[in-house]
Amino acid sequence: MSDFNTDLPLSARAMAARPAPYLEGLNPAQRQAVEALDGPVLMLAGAGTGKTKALTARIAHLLNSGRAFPSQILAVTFTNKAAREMKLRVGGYLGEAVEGMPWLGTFHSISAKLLRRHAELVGLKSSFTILDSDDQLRLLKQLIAATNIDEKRWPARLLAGIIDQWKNHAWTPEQVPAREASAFNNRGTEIYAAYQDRLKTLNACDFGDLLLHCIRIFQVHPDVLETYQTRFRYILVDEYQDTNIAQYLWLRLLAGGHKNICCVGDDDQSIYGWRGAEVGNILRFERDFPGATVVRLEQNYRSTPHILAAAGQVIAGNEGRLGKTLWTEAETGEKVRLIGHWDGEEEARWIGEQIEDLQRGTRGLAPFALNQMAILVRASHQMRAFEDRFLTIGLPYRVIGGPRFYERMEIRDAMAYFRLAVSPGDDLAFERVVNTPKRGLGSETQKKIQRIARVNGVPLVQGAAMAIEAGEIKGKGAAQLRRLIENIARWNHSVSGTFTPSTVSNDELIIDDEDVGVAARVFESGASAESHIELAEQILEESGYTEMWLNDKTPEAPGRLDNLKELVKALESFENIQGFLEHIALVMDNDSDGSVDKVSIMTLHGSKGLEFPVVFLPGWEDGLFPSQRSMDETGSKGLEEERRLAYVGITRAEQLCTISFAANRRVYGQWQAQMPSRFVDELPADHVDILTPPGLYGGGGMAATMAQSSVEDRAMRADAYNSPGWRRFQAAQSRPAAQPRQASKMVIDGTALPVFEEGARVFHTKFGYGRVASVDGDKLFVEFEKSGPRHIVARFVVPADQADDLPF
DNA sequence: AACAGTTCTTAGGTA
DNA sequence: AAGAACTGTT
Repeated sequence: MSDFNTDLPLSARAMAARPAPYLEGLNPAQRQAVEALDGPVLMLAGAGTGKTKALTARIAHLLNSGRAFPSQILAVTFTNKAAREMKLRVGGYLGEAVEGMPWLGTFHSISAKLLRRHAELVGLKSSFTILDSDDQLRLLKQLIAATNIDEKRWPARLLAGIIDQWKNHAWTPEQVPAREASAFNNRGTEIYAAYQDRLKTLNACDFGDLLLHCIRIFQVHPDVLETYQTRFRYILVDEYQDTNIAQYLWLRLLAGGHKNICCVGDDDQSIYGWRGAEVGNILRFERDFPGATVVRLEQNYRSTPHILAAAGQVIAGNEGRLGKTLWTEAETGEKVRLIGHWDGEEEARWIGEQIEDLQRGTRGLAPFALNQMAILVRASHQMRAFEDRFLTIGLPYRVIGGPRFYERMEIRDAMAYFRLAVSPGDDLAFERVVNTPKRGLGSETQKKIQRIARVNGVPLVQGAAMAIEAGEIKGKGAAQLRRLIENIARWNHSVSGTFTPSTVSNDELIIDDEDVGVAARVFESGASAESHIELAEQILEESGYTEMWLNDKTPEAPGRLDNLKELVKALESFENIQGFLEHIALVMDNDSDGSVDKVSIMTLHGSKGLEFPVVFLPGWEDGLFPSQRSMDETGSKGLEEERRLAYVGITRAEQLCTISFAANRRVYGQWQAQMPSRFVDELPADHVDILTPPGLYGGGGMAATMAQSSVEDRAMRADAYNSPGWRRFQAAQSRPAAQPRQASKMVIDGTALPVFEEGARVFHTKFGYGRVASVDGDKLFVEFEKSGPRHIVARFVVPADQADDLPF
């Protein structure tokens, strides 16, 4: 643990050169948060209150005051983007002298780093691979198949989700509580245990394991824990409201000694409950860490008063908050704008026009660049309408947080080849690409290979070789398979040759002595003229993978080839392939070029931490936002989380925030009448402008009604939209006009649904006639005459006597 | 084993 | 509506 020697000159120099530039321009609260260095600190930082500024200033202060060297600060974020930004800003405070903070990163990347050092303590080798969700799913499918469970009724996806949640709670298979025993057809824990065994055999772990293994190591080996408790003299955690139980335990163990832990967060922005985040962590902080200093950052530097008021009113509907009141010195500015549209397409059209207007600088506001505008949607499928429209009118846009670069099929395939080159025994990689490109090795052949490998207790490649020798695989397939096996062996040899230990330029991969030691053990250096980049190209070439896409005539093929080129290019910043594999598994996200002027389209979740002068929030309709699923799953808890999402959305806006909803939207390919979101009702009338879109055709919709009611009386309008009755009225208004437009397809009516009572005879398009056995809200339990008893959502059935009226 | 055509499922967010 | 999963045919 040689952290001390290298860093010393830095802080000395920084201290002498600049007294404390990072303290300048901090408000009193921020300053308090920065200067309370010792002991537990909770920084409750509302949206736009200069949280990152305070956090980075705190790091600078720790370094500058001589309390810690860069390597003695553990700073944890959730996203790589946040980690990168913090690095950049800390560097900015202290000048280039900062070599970087080796322990600033995401929970996952830091855990991976720790785990590589101590892998053997949990029965792994330090060269373990990190599974992506594809691998994980494939593995689970195999395990499910081995248990005689019907995979249709119990899909691997579901199990993956369950295991994920268990890991979020830091439960090993033995620790899963008894009340969970019924999970996955009573076999959940059993398969979970089998899965963990399998991972160990494969020398692999999934994302959750990165943390769990670390926790386990800390718990079982107090000496190791103590090493790190001593090393990390100060701990900082960003977005604390998003931590799950495993992360909480991880932190508590590491902070256990000195308790110099500073957690930053905002309970009002906790939006990841669905993936295991525990708001309770932040609500409980003062009990977990007695004597904690609690600092509230409430002065907002981002948004206008109207925007803050709207956000504040909405979030006030939640209970159990720690409570903050944002205030600002900013000028009044524009009110939040609210507008309803006929349908989703029109909403997209209108927003497109607005963006063009704002770009030109109408409305008395200064012109905005496209980069300054964003559309934040609840669900990613909403993005489509905007993409379609913007393509039509030629408006440049960028989708943020779509499928990540490394999640694309071609990248995963290429990565699987690289993984095979690095470790030929990587069975999951082998399975992925044995028959990609097509080598005439179908499922039957693959089963043979698996059987032989299992019987002999060897990896699949070796099993494949044995299968050929034993004459179990013949003909074309055998020849192709033989070539693949030879290729893998040769690539593997080359990989060893291209490894050259030296300083890595990329700061994600700072290699200290220990790391080099590990790497050197894994890769004996040998002479080879090839660079790892040439090797990568060679692998893609010789495997036939590039050729496969060259011969592919689908429109996506060129794009995929481009991606492969990009992948190879990305290798340039690494010294070797295996370092690259680590990076891509954990760190790489596709930050598309921010230099080009484009409108951003992203999900509300993806927008957290960002800000834009102009923000559009479309699709505020009940069922979509708040999402029905969220409310179904966790009831009022879910609704509160949705409300926080609304709060996050509104507070992204600096100057202009526009909320909209549509009366009709296509859901699962079917038109549905929509009701404005209940959050629309929660907006404060005094801070909202209701817009009437010019040229809204038809005139029967709710927008037209708003126009008519625009009759001089603002209060009346406000009152109108602010009452629950208003939205019913509007929904009702829009309906008659909806039918003719979609003459062939019936618009399923939101409010005029027949109310079903027990015993009623009903008809369903697919299941035929049946009798309602019980009613639970809009869910019916129907005993169908032909297809037996089923749970059905009421809107899918009609009274039996109306069966003829169905248009399908 | 590969392909084409068909049916079924899916449409919350993510490291 | 779109993609995945499945079926039957060559």
